[in-house]
Amino acid sequence: MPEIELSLKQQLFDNYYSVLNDKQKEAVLAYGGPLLVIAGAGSGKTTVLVNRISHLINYGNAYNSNKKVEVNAEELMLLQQLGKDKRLFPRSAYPPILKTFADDACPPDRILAITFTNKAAGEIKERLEQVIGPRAREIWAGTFHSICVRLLRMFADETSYGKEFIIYDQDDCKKIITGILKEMEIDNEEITPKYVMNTISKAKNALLTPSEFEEQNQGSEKRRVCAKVFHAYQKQLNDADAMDFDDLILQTVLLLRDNERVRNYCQNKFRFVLVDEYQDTNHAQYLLMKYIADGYRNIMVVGDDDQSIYKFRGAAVENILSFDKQYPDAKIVLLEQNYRSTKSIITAANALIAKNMSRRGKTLWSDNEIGRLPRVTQLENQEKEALFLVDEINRLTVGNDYKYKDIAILYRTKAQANILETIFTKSGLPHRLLAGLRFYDHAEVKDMIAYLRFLHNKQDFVSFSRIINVPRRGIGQATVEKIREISTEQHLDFFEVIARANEFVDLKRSFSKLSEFYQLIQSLTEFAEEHSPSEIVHEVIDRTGYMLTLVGDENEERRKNVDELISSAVFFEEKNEEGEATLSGFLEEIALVTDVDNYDKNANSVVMMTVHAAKGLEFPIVFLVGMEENLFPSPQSSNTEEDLEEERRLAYVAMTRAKSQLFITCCHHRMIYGKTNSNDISRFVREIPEELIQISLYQPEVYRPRLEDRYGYKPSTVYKVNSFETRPSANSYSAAGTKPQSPQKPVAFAAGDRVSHGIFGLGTIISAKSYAADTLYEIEFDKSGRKKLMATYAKLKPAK
DNA sequence: CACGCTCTGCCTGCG
DNA sequence: GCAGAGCGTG
Repeated sequence: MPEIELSLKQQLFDNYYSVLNDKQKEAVLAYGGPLLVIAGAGSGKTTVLVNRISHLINYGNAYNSNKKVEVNAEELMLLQQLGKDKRLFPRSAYPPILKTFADDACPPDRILAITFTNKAAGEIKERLEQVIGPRAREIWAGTFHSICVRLLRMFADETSYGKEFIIYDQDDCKKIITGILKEMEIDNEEITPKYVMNTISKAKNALLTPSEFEEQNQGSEKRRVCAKVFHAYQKQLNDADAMDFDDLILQTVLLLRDNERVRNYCQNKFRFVLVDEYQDTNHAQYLLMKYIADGYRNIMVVGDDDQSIYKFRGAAVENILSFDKQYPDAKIVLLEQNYRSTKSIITAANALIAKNMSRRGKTLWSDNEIGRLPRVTQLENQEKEALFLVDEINRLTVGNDYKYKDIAILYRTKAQANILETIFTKSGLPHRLLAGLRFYDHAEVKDMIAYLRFLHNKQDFVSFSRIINVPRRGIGQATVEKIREISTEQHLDFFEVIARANEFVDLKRSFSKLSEFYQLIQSLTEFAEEHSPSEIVHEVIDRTGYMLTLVGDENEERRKNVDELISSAVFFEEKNEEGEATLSGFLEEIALVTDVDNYDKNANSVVMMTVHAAKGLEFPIVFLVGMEENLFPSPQSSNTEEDLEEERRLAYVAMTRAKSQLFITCCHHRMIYGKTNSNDISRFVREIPEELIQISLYQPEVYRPRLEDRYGYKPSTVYKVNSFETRPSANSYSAAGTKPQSPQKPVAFAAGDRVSHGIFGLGTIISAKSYAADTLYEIEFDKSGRKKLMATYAKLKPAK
């Protein structure tokens, strides 16, 4: 039996991956060892991740391995033909062939893929499912936090936490800190809850326990106070069996560091580790990956130092900048071809980011059309800016060239959205606001969740204090404080204190109200034990009369949100098996869901969001608004050159979201905090060479009849827009890539027809099915047996 | 204990 | 300019 030569095998893989560029292919096929992929904006990063994971699962080390594969002479001939002409078979026909070469294929559940958002993880799983089928669901794909929760619950016995620990969000944590500060009677103006929270977060990021933090921070009074608060804070979390978001990472790292059994388990389990958006990881996350990946050292990190925009939140760009120092044997792949934007957009964005000093250095290029130059328009003030947007958007959509959903408006601060929204609503421009509040951050939703959490865990003081007087039951802050005091002094759970309220003199006055509350919670708890999350929400609403707090027109939105919560509970129950849809499962899911996760690409309206929220997204048209000094760069982030570089990266991220057209606006005058400032155009715009952008300044108007016809109004102010030609900039571009010639339209055949194939010879059509704009034939060949071929590539001829 | 008035402070924010 | 915190009064 003949053996397949390595070169033929590799040729077949190369054919299969010819949809990728060379660099992408390199990243997909690199097998063992550390791998650093610097992936520029729009360079097909997700494609690489998906292909790499599916490659590991399907073929393992097939590309490089010397494993012998024997075939018969006929098969060998066919494969040699296929090696020479990849179009002999459609791409979808390759996997069964390539699978015969598989060597050391990796089971899906031994791959760990970490992403920045749940949405990104979902996307990877979804695309993977299309390639490898339902097994895709077995891979460990998720955010840092969701993976940590999974590990912490799995190894709960090895930690001081229960299997069902709860997760406090920032709002919960802030309440705890505020409470502690009050209790400790700390009235130092500099020690705000925000400051303490930041300090604790940084300490956890550096893996410091409260005691360790205390030892290291004896220097200043301020820090000593923080240490005291940190102690009390951590105690309160422990008492409630709760973790904050930083704890999820920290506790997992500590578990891996200190527990050999768990560490060995993880290091042996995960043969391949992949981390997306590596430029945004912090120190604790870096350690987490290191502990897990140190077994096989098969760690791949993907990121772009030019898109690092979360330093203010503790992200360490150093992680990506020094990856090859951590792993001197790391393979480095640079993805510089941008498939998203026009040449004009990429050239302008490159010119801007080139001003940054601390970067690895790479130059994005695009083979797309040149497109229009990014256009900068300066308006008089915010109102005029908003009206300009309305006009331009109507102009873009009037001939149906673009739909509303193709258009995004990006800004530096959330506050800029208010005036835009007001004017868009008045002008009837369909729009939606992304971010701002997460759905689960709305007060009414949090109230319901607090009930659910408290039913689930009677130690949860934060949730308890939220619901004790919602709806109003005449139990105020003073009573809550007393309950707390008694519970601390008597070493009783606070719910126990409520149950025995009549025993405590201080609670005599509110005894009847407390008793009523106690009965309510008891019966709801019993109900919760036997019902699904959505039924529990219903019951809570019914029994508490919560909806009475939401009467009137002004509360319509809030009532809708409560309904929405019920829908999401129902959705959760549908998604999970009977018996799996538990209250604690639901609570966990909603703790880790964000707004961007819910962004619906298909709703036909203009989408508005901050530049930060836009990371990872793309839109045909982008309006980057408010590009002014004192706003972008933000004065709070312009103190050091380092801060300024982060702002520049932020502007770069904004620009590279645009696929075909980028509009930039700025205002002469802007009201900030009730004061009108006159601002210069942002330095970031000035840093782009003039010939790479088109500046159309604030000018009196040109009348546009089409708009008036359509909308029946003449815009109050319209600005002159130069008719603009695309002109090649000083840079010369390579000719656009040649498209593969479209194959000739094949002749159609029906079952029973006799046909002739270039390689397989004569055969009879068994069936013909239309398949993705093509026809899939099943053919019984006289010599080579039954085969499935796509019409476009089979080049069948009628047999004579 | 609840409500309403005044005062303050303000950027970006994954999970 | 506005939302949330904090205080004073009914």
